[in-house]
Amino acid sequence: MNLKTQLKRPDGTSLKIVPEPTLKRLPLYHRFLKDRQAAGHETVSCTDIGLNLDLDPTQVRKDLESAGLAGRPRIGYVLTNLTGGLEKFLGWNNINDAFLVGAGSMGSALLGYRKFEQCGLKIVTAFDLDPSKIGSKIHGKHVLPLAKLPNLARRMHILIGIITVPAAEAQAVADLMVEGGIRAIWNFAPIRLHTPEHVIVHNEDLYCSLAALSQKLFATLQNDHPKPGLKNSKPAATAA
Amino acid sequence: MNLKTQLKRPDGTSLKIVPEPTLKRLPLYHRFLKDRQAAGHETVSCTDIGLNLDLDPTQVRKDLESAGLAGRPRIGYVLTNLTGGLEKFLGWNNINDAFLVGAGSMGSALLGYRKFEQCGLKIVTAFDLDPSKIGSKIHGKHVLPLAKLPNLARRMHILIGIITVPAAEAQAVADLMVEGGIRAIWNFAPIRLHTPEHVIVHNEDLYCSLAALSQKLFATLQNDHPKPGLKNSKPAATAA
DNA sequence: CTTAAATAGAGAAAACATTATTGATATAAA
DNA sequence: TTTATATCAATAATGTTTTCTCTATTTAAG
Repeated sequence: MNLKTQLKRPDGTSLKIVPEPTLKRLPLYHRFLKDRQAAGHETVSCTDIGLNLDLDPTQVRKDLESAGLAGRPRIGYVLTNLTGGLEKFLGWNNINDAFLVGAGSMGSALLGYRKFEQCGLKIVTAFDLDPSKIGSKIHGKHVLPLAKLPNLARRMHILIGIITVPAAEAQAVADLMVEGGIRAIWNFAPIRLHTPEHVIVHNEDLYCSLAALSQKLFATLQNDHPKPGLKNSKPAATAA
Repeated sequence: MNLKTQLKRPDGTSLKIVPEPTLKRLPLYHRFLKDRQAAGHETVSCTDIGLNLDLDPTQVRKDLESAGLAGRPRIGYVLTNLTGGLEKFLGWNNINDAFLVGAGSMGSALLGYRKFEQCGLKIVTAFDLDPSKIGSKIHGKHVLPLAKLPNLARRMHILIGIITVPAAEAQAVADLMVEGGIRAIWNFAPIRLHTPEHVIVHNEDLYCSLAALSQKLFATLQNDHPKPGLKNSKPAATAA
């Protein structure tokens, strides 16, 4: 018997046990499906999705199955069912309010991402320590002093916190968020936070991503132009 | 014999075959090690690293081994060796110049990230389509018309491109980059790009990350407060 | 010389992705 | 109407990658 099936609720929402890679692919499908829908299609096949997203069709099917969606042979999946089902599964119907801390450039950028609301996230307020920022508005959202976060979070039942402060301040901010009852933290600071177990932390460490990219490029270039025996290998392209 | 070891160059740089999860952890180590170094320490143990970064010590050790670093029993790793070795392995010594396309809020934020240069990335110029932006300077960097990208990339031997435009324009931008000889693309647009095989693409899809976070929160909350009236399932089984 | 703390290395286990097979069904042809 | 066929979902099985576990080895300190 399939374990995942066993752990599924009658309404189709699953109980954890959905692999993270799958979770990260679902929004991808959702976006593509919306496009298809806008283009007038009514159904779509896994083959089709896989072809467009450069993914294996059976993987697409498995991912959709994880989200509790089913299709029909020879027809594929009905688009309205799919998009709706994905939104329901991902919790995009009940919009979560969120606090953002760190009204710097990255924070401002996120405050401007209107489309987050389509994904169930509404950043309602920003916080900062810098007096010159406090009281101002960024993309229509107030910037409040950081000290007010815990109380306000409790009063407004905020469950999601976004951290866009420098690494040195991130842990302190996280502590305040935990104090305010926040349950999920989206952390853009290049540091691993220490939090109680019941708090979900997702690290969006751009430096790590960049490093992975540049190392791959570095390795590729060395592979293209092997300089055997030479320790001082220098890529042909970059200035010293 | 271990395959990885076999494929390693004499100078310690490996020939691909370094797992991506490892690659993404290395900068994490680097940062922590720098902190330790600043605090006056001379050596560090895997246990120590693992404890601070919430990682398994043996995993840390294996990651470091992948990067060609070795330690000494009872002593641990010499910090200067480690940080230097990591920088060398990640290619942070030879700084790569990069082009950024899309001078919106996210683009501006990235242009302001000075610390990228410590990771071997220097964003030299920005590009955009918007005439009101073209000619201006953001964080000290010129904004040029997008059409000039391919030629300029070839002339300057730019190998890295960063895409921070809306989804609809991303593919066109990627095509221009490929035309200009760019080999690695850091894509912030919420879309999967189609590129030739020799081009490395890293997707930084914030919507996907967000979705993963919010779904987890959603699932957790449903777990905490199972909907009454709904064929009351017992979630207790999964808690462990 | 013994002990303890750390690395080193091999191997098991788990997670994840891929491939192959089967089964269902709408469409087209007889 | 019946039959064949192509298409697609569903299921099963295999292979690969990544993480975890366990034992051996090294070496500074007592």
